[in-house]
Amino acid sequence: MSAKNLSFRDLQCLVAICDSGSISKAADACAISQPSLSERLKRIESQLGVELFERNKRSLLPSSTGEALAAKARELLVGVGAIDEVVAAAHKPLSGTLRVGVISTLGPYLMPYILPQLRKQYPELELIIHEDLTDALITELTGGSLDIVIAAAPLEVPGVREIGLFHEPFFLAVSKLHKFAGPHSTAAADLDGKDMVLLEDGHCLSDQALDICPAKRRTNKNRLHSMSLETLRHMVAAGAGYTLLPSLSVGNKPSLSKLISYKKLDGKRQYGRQIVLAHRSSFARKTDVHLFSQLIRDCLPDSVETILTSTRH
Amino acid sequence: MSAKNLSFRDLQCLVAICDSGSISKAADACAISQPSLSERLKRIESQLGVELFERNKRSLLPSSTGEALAAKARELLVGVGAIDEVVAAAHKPLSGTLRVGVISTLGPYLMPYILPQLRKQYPELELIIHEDLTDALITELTGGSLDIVIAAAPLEVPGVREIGLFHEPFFLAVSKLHKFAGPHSTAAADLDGKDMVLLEDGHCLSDQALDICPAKRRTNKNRLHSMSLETLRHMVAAGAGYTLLPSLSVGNKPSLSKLISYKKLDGKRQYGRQIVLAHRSSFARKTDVHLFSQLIRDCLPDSVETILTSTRH
DNA sequence: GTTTTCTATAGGATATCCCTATATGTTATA
DNA sequence: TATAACATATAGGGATATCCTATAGAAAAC
Repeated sequence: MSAKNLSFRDLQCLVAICDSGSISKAADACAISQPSLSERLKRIESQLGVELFERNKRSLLPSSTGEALAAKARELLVGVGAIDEVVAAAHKPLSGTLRVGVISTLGPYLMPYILPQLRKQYPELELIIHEDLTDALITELTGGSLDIVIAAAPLEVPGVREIGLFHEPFFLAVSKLHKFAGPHSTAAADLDGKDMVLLEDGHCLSDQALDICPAKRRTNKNRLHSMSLETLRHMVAAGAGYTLLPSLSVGNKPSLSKLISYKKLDGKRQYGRQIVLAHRSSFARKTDVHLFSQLIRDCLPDSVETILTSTRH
Repeated sequence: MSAKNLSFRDLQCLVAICDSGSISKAADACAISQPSLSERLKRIESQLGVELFERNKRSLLPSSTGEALAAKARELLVGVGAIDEVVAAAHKPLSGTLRVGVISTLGPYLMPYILPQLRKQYPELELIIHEDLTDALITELTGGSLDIVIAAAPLEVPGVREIGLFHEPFFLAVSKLHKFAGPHSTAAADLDGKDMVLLEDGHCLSDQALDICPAKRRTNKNRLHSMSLETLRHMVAAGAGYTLLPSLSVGNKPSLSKLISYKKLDGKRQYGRQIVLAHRSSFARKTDVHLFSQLIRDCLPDSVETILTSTRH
């Protein structure tokens, strides 16, 4: 029979017997009764088919096999300690690895607010950040290669829970030479969509921008499309048109501020997007999820409005 | 609760589940039924207090803790293989370590005959050879720091079994200038003990030599004593007297053969000593003991008479 | 809609674990 | 030599673990 049927306790007992040279003392050390240990040793020996100790009437003498086995056992028990460490780490908040996906129109602007505090407060957390489009992120989330996704609501994916983080207003970004750049206010209804530059398909931001001027939804063919928000910003600065930019991306971009004017859209509605944190409903680390959510809210600038406890799905 | 209560089987199952991503398939791989594995996993998780897998209705997804734990488990299972190797080695004849004690008047002359064959036939045997006086060897044998002792009979120690190996004749070693060196035969009765040189106290050879001339047993004070057989031989060569040397030590010593004459003692008795192999009666490796005994007998030169199966005690 | 596939649960037989009490043999001490 | 002290082994019994078959329930495949 193989050693596969041994338990760590067996090894522990074996080492204890070897160390103390006595079943009684080892039984004390292992916190079981002497008869129990005596029988356990007998069982181990019969399982392995090897005599581990010579019974010389009163004294126990480890055989050469017993000695060799105890040495291996000592090594293995160190490894068991490592398992305990893994388990212990699992009980510590925000430790180990957390794989987070963020949409690319948010990640580069959000993360700088979060990371310093995260590293300071939870140095044992290894954060893996992945930027992609919403759909890809959701696929990875449900597939298990991401633990958390930060994206714009609504996602409404079965088996995925969303926790509201904050509302990020949109700003109209327009070249200072454009007619919208003037001191007079601009309403959503004024956006005719003709001069509007957008991100390429797949970015939720484009859909959201088009939602704001719904009448023009189907006239957005042949428009200019950009791959990144920064390219978009440069296109606006170059006079290619106007666009809607999320608040966090407007933050501190002094380099282009002479060329671009940012203004809020007029109207009763607060134009913008709702950012949520999503995770599999079955994801075990609820505490980590909530600690992470709260840390994000705490680190945000005043330009966005944090959402306290809202949870969907 | 700690990982100490896990068994290797638990780890094996954990790894199997992680590898296959399915309880059913892992159950097949582990050769148990699916419900058994399902419950085992549940038990492990509750023991560790950690969710190792996310149960997403139909699919199993290892949590980050589960993944980390499986990685550790894989390492540990390699170590378990090492235990199996130790056990397997214990089943192989004459492998592992064998600690052999030999009396110093025999070891240097016997071992050269044995070691080549031993190394050839059992290359996996690590032989530890220890030379000392009989009493010290017996103490180490019963104390457990030696497995086997080769010495002159009788030992008759409780709990120690003796196996006859061979009879080693004594030769009278005498300077060619001495009166005994002549062509006429010398009888035991002729040994007056006055010119006899012996090893220091503790060597059984001295007692045996004195036994041969019993009348002189108590007149051996003030005699010359030597610490090693080779010193003894040189003393004889230098004309300090005569002595009795065991056959194996006479073997091939051409350097002194011009100065020393070796001759058998006359008489009906075969003067000499009985060499036995001794081990604790409780010593588990009976097979090894007999293989070792037989190998010694097989390697001996014709100058000694091997004993086939004699066993004492 | 039915079948297949996968996990979880229920019930039950057997084995394991660990206890107390006790037997047996050894060593130390009077 | 008797007695006490100590160590291991055995017996008996209760709690628990292990593993099975049968079956339920839910999702996926056809």
